[in-house]
Amino acid sequence: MSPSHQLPKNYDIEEVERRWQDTWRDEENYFDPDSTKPRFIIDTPPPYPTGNFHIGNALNWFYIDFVARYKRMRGFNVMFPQGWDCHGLPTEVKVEETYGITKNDVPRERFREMCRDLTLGNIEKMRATMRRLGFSTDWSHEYVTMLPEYYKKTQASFLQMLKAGDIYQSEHPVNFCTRCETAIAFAEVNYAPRTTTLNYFDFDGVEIATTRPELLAACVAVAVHPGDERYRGMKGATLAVPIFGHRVPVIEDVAVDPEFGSGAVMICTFGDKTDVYWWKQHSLDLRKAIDRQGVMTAVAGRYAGMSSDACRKAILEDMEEVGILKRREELEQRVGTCWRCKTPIEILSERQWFVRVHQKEILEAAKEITWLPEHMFTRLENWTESMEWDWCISRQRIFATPIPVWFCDACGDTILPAMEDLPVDPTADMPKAPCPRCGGTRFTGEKDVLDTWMDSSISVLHVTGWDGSGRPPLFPAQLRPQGHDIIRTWAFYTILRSKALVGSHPWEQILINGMVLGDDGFKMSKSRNNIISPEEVVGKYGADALRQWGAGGAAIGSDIMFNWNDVVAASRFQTKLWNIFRFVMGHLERGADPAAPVTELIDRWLLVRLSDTVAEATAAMEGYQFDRALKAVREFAWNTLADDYIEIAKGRLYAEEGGRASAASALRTTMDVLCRLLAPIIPHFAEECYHILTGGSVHKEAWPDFTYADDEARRHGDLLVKTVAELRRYKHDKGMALNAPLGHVTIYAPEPVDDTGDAGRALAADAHWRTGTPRLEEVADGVDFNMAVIGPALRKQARGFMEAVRALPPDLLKNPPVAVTVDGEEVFVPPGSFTPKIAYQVAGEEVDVLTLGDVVVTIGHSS
RNA sequence: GGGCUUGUGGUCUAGUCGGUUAUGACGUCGCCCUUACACGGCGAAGAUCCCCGGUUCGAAUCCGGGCAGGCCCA
Repeated sequence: MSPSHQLPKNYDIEEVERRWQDTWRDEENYFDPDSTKPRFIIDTPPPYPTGNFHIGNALNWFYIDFVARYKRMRGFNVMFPQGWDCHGLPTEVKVEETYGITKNDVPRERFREMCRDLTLGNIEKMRATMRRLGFSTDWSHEYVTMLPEYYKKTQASFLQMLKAGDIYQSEHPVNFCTRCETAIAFAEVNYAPRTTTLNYFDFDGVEIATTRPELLAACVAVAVHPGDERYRGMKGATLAVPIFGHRVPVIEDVAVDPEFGSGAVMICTFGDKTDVYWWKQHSLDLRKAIDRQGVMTAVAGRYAGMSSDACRKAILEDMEEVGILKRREELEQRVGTCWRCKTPIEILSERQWFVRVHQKEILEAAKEITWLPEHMFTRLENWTESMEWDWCISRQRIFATPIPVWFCDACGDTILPAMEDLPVDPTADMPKAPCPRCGGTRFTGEKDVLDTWMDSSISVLHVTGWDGSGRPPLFPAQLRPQGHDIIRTWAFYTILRSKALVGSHPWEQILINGMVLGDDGFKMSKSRNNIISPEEVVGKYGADALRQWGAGGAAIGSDIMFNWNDVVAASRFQTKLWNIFRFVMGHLERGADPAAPVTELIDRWLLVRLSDTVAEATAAMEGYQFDRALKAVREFAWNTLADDYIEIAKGRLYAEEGGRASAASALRTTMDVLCRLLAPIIPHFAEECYHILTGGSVHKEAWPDFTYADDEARRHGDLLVKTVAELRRYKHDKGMALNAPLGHVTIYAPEPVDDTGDAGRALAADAHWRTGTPRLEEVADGVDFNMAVIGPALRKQARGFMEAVRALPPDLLKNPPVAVTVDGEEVFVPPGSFTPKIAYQVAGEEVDVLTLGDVVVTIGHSS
């Protein structure tokens, strides 16, 4: 224990946080597989290694770290792993930019290597930020989805689901970039505003408006709204497609907007997403007019071989020539583009791999999970119920987990690798045996790779110890913490995969965090220039202050605005705590017996309030309500301990006579408990204080189970605190300094109170407690009603009752009658329904009188 | 357009079950450098609880309808 005169006057955030981060050992946070403690496994989100751990991640990880630290203190064997979800297009694009190449300029494996190198560098940068934020990560359970140990499990999971019939191949429309020559996910489509031309032309007698005349060859139907009078009776008719001549049906569908263009729309395979919807709904033909390079196919007849742009021009000219083009209008529309190269995306029908979505099973599993907050389940429920198509898991990319299958060149059969041969790259490796069906020995490896969600949706299987088959030994995990933006992706896919691979739900609880908005209230974005990095905040105010913002900024689940004010207030709270701590340490060193009994009134009162705070903080932490926990502790430390208790007990602590030991003992207990309560949220600060106090580490201690019941101390202490506060206010109102002498003060309380002289010392007064009432004139001064009694008891008569009571003469107010008359009716007075307000007047003596409830204070001016 | 969600002093925010005078922080104003802290203390001002209607003795809270914001999706 270092003497307080050595405690620096200022709390040096940077120095203290760095020092503890250097002192703490990673091993202290490792999950212990041999432990007999109950386990608490967290399925940490594996972030995409952009190299930048942003403040939204920070919020998510703060929640995780609060839980991990709290659960360890509650005696759990906690696993807080860290994964990295590496695969995906952003890294491919970054590599191409960095080296000035395109993915096809180098061999596949060389390109993957470049992506892996970039990713490893990014992971290193993000690890540094995470350590600076003070996370108690279990680095022995780190995983990297691009490395063989992990993606062989992705491949194993693919094979298991393929064998179970949950994965199949099928031709299906997908978003396609004809420049990059790959399918892309909806998430990778950017929507950009664009001015285009809406062309009206005669379609076998029906006027059609289209922005994509080049798709005329791909026309498979004409659709109108069923309620559209202009086209009544046309359903079922067939029309001849201009220029091309093939006949297409007229169909009706409510999704057609009668207000747009002529109210009749031509359906092509595929101009946009609604075409896909109609095509599927009405089982229409498929006519592929554009190929993977964006070139017109044979279906386009004499336009075959043209680019789609050239084809559009040529068709419009031909329409003009035959006189069917009626007019052209400018149209503002949002067009889907490839986020990488800005090329407008096409919707092409391609052979793809799909995962079957069993809606009922997924919802059953999702219902087994406790959702926090509860309403977040509704999002998953709505999403699941609205799934129309199965999950397309194949991508035409390079940096991803290869789909582990070959096709026999002779018979076309699908060849699967053995589990023990995983991982495989079917573009480089070959099957070890001839084709089981035809004995063929020539094979073509699948070039498609897997959607990144196929990797990350087995994170929970990985951390619970899955080896590629069966039920993982530690499954299910206890907690999934994640943002509400990825409920429809990561949460959904994980539940789907757990159900398919293990047969049950992946986690016991799911804790959802909100999004972080900029300090202007908008989503953080480069264009708004409102991005705040964790490093920037930590550099100015430290990790603990930012952690407090994360804990207290909003209730879990709600979006939270980044707010410098909150961070500044948080760091001031630490300064305040530091000063409290210095004060306490100073007195503890003056020969106080830490085990001395706590005997004096306000000391016992402090422990009562500390006990309340422990109960409140514990309940809050159990429900992951970090804002409530922090608020309770903060109110206790600042208001109860500093402003109320220390101000009253101070005089006794400085005095040499008896009563010091009781206060010092209460303070020591309080600081010990306070450090533990603060440990999950501000681990550096709590550790610093606890170490000075005890020499040990607070993070190895148990969460406090401190309870202290003393009803008399609660009642009398409340009286004392209230009285001192009221007299300080009195001094303030008189323009006196708070430490100015006050003269004779007599406090008349309902019960005898022994404050061991604290009130007198705190007020610089000659203060005495008495029972009974002073000999003063009492004057009735209104009534206080208790609506919680009156309302339920009297219902409609409540208002009349209150009027009747107000009208009572003063002496009856003090000794209330059994009943009063309301609207000519006798109404019994419910016990406790009101208390008279009494004003005291002074007769003859120069005395000021204060009343606080049933306490009366007289202040004599002559001293 | 759909689903979910939010709307509380100048700003941000608490407010499980309806109950007297609506929580806290920042900011503002006044007084005070009182041997832990001026990054502090004591006090003050400041709210049609988004709007309209309903249920109720009583609504920030429950119900219906608007308006506005956020996230996700079409």
